[in-house]
Amino acid sequence: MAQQSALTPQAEDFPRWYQDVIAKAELADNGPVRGTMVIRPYGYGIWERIQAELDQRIKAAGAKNAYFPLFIPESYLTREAEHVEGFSPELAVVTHAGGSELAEPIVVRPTSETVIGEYMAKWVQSYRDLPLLLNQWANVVRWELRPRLFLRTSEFLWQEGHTAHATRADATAYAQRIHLEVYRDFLLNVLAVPTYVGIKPLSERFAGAINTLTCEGMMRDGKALQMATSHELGQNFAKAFEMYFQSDQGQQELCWTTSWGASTRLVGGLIMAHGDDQGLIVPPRVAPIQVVILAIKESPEVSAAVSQLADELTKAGIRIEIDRGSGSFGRRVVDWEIKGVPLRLEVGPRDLEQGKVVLARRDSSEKQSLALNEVAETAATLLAGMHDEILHGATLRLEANTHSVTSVDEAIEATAGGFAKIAWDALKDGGEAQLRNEAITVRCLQRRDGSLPADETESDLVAIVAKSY
RNA sequence: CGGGCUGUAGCGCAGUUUGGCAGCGCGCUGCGUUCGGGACGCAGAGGUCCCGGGUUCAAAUCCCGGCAGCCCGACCA
Repeated sequence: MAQQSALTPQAEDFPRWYQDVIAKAELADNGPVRGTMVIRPYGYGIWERIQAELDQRIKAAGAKNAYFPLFIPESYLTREAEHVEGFSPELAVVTHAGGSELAEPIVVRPTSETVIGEYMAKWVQSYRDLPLLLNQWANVVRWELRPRLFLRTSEFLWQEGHTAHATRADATAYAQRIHLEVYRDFLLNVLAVPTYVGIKPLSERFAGAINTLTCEGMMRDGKALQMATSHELGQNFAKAFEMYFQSDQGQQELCWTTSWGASTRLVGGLIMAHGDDQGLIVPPRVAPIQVVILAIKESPEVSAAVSQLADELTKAGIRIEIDRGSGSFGRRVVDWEIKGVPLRLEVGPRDLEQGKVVLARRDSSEKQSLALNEVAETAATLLAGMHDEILHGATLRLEANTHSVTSVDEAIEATAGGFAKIAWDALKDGGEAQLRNEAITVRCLQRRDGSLPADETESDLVAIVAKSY
C-alpha cells in the first residue's frame, strides 16, 4: 500500500500542515462570515479542558466570575484616548437595531475594560471594597484582515480578568501573580509549553496599559506566539471611569486597575507547539480523550474486554473513548494519531487469547503488550509521565532554537528558525525598527536572570526577538 | 487601499489556449468480503461550471460588466 502521509509535512509547508491538521483532527471549520470560526466538538473539548484548568487557577488567585454585556455604548470606548485609538480599526459597530437607526452606535466588545470600568466605579466606594477581583468568560470581536483559525479570528472566546486595587504596588503584584501563578503555571503544567515570560516594549503594549506582561511560546517552525497577557492599566481607566474610593485616611483616591486574558488562541499554540507530521500531540492533562480503546475485529470476547477495560480506566479517573468503528484497523489508528490522543489501547482477538492487549503512546510511538489486569495502572503511570516528557522535549527545542547574539544582523540571522536574545540597549538606536523591517519584533524584555522587570527603562535588560504569529 | 492569482460535486483539481456529451482523485450511500498500520469488489448518489449580459447553430470555454476569495505590503489575544 502506498504509504502517503495524511498531512502536508511540516518541513514542506508549515501553514498548510496547520490547516490540514485542524481539518483532519476535526477541530474547527471556517464560519460563513469571513474570519469567523466554527469550533467542532473535539476542538471545543480541548477548549473546555483549558477553561477548567485556567478557571481553577483564577479562582485560586481570588478572582470571581461575572458576566458583562456583549454590547457597549460607543461613548465608553472613546473615554480612554489610547484605548479607542488602539481598537477603532478593528471594531464591529451596530448602527441599526429594532428596525431603526440607533441614536448612539453600539460597539460589539473588543474587550470589556470600559463596561467593567463603569460598573467597578459604581461598586467601589471604600478601600474596604478593594481589591475587586473579577473575571469573565466571553466572546469578543476584533475585525481581522488576515484571519487564521484559532490564531486570529474576528470573533474569539477568551477569559478576561479585571481588577481594581488601592495602590499601584498591589495592582502590580496582582498582575504578576496572575501572570506567573495562572498563565505560566497553566502553560507549563497543563499545555506543557515552556514560555519566555517578560514585559512588552512600548511598541507592543496594550492600548491604554502602562505595562504589559506576556508569555511567549515557540512553535515548531521557530516562530513565537503570545499565549497570554496581563496588563497593568495604571490609573488610566480609573480616571476615565471616575473610579474613586475613600481611603482609610478619609481621602478620595483613584483606583489602580489590571486586566489579563487568554483565548482560544491557546488551542492554536497547543497545535503548533507539539504537533508533528503524524498530527496533533495533546498532552494528557489537556486531552479531552486520554485513552482511546480500539476494538479490533469486534466479537463477543473483544466487546466484553473493551467494556471491562473502559470501566476500569474510567474508575481510575481516566478520560476515555471507545472506537468500535467498522473501518480498517490502519485507518482508525491514523485517525486517532491525527487527533493526538495520548494513549491507544488495541484490543484484538489474537492477544486476548493470551489475556493481553497492546498499549501504544502517541508521543514516542512506543508500544507494549500487557496483561488485562495491568492496563489501568500502566495507563495511569504512562499518562502521568508523558506530561513531563512532552514538556522536556518542548523545553529542549526552545533552548536549542534560542541564540544569544550581540548585533542586529546576528539577530536577523538567528530568527530565521528561532528566537534571538540580545541586549535591549543594542536595539534602542534604531535596531528595533531595523528588525521590524524583517518582520521581526521584540517579543518581550527580561532581566538577565529571566525575572520580570518593573518597566522597560530598567538597565541591563535582555530582549527576546523573533518572527511571530 | 496598491500588485499577483483563482472561482467547475463535500474537499482537492483537470477541462478554458483551439467553443461541440460535465470529468478525475479523495470523500459519501448500498451490498458483500475484510479489520494486528491509511482494505477491496460490485452497484450508486451528488453540478446555478461565482453572478449578469453579449457573440454563436452551440459557451465552463470567446467578449463586456459585476461579485467573491486567496497570496504579498500598515494593526492585534
